[in-house]
Amino acid sequence: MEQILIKKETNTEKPGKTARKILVAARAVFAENGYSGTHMNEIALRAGVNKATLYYQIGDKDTLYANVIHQVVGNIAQNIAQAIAHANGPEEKIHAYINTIVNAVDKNPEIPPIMMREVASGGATMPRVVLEDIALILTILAGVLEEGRKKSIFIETSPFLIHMMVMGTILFYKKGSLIKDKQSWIPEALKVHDKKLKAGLAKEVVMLVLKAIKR
Amino acid sequence: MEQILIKKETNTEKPGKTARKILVAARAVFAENGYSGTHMNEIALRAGVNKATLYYQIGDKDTLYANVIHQVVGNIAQNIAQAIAHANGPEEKIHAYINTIVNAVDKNPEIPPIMMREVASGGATMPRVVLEDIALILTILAGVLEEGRKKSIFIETSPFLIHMMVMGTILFYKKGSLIKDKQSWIPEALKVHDKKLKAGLAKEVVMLVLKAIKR
DNA sequence: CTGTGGTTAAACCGTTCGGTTAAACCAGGG
DNA sequence: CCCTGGTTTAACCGAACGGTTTAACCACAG
Repeated sequence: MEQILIKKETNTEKPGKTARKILVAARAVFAENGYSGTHMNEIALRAGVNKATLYYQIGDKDTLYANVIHQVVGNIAQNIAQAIAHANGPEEKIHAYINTIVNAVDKNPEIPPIMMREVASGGATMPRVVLEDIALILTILAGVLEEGRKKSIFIETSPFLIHMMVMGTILFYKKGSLIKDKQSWIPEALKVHDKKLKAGLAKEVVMLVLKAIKR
Repeated sequence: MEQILIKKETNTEKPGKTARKILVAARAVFAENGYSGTHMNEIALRAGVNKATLYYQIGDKDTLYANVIHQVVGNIAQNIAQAIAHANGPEEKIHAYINTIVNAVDKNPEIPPIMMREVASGGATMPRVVLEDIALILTILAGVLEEGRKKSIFIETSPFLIHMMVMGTILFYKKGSLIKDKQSWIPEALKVHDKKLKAGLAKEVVMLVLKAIKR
């Protein structure tokens, strides 16, 4: 589980190129089956590429996984950071922060399973870069919460707990809904409430979180 | 991935007996490495039992896993149900509900990784019994929220979202803390806030959730 | 003493999986 | 026209893995 990048980084940039195709396929397969549940053969198959090519382009399984997870979770971290930076005022910043996460998760649904499994495994394979990104998010969020507290808008809270709360809520809701919707036997009463919410998960979470941390 | 139970259920009850030892070891290994990351050899090794005995006692990998997850998450479900039943008044019930989860997770830390991976995989290997347990929790929680709403204590919310919020927060916080504490390079400022919280995660979550859903 | 049920050791089987290799192929550029 | 770099095909390797089997062992009960 080293933190190696792709041999030819240039190839990753050009869409349609083989390395890119492999990365995309790998992301999907890893998201579905986890690290040890994923077989290189299937990745090659889904990428429409020969297994030999796969190894020629990227390397072994660990390298491939490291690249995937870095691309997946590094992206969202940067988005959050810049979204918070652009908003002003504590409440608005919280809004931007949550919104960005929900958007990112909406746009590529491979994020939730990968991140959940990564957290579940204690971050064993988490590249250092990603951890630094997350740390950045936390410091920014801490700043926002502190700013709100000074202005007597927010109560005193733990930034880490809040971040876990937001991430946990969104990821669990996203993935949990899929499970729930597959069950045909559950009482209809439980499903009713969630239909109108689906349009605005972000809005709902923002509301709940703000109510929770506001003075 | 069938939902078979142990051949000799009686053995599970008597502590020190082989089947029990296997279940305990299996729970730990599955929690560490996930389903496909777990090897039967290691379980046998950790249980201090021959592999042949393992198969003699329980059966194949799927059966073993089904038993483990059922025992893990079925237990917590029952605890929650009975804890809520014993409390009275919406706020107190929410308190009991969250408290029970935190206690269960504290008592056996194998729960978070297993449940997170289970959710991440879309509940592919989730036994029906477990799903029913969760559904029970949801209906009870829905009742509590509705009772609070009628009494104009709570706002109108989605029980499912709230449940995901509580579970997500607790599990992510528990597992996330482990990752965070392993990083020696992160700014000390981030760690400060969480020390005093550690004593009372349950209390903190209860407070936040209640503030979030109260009118 | 004899049966019986749980346990062990160790070999074994068939399969899968990660990874390699070698030879041929095919494009585009000099 | 040939060189080169990416690609394919297909065979192959060695290890690991899930699972089975067989024979022996041991303790305890009838």
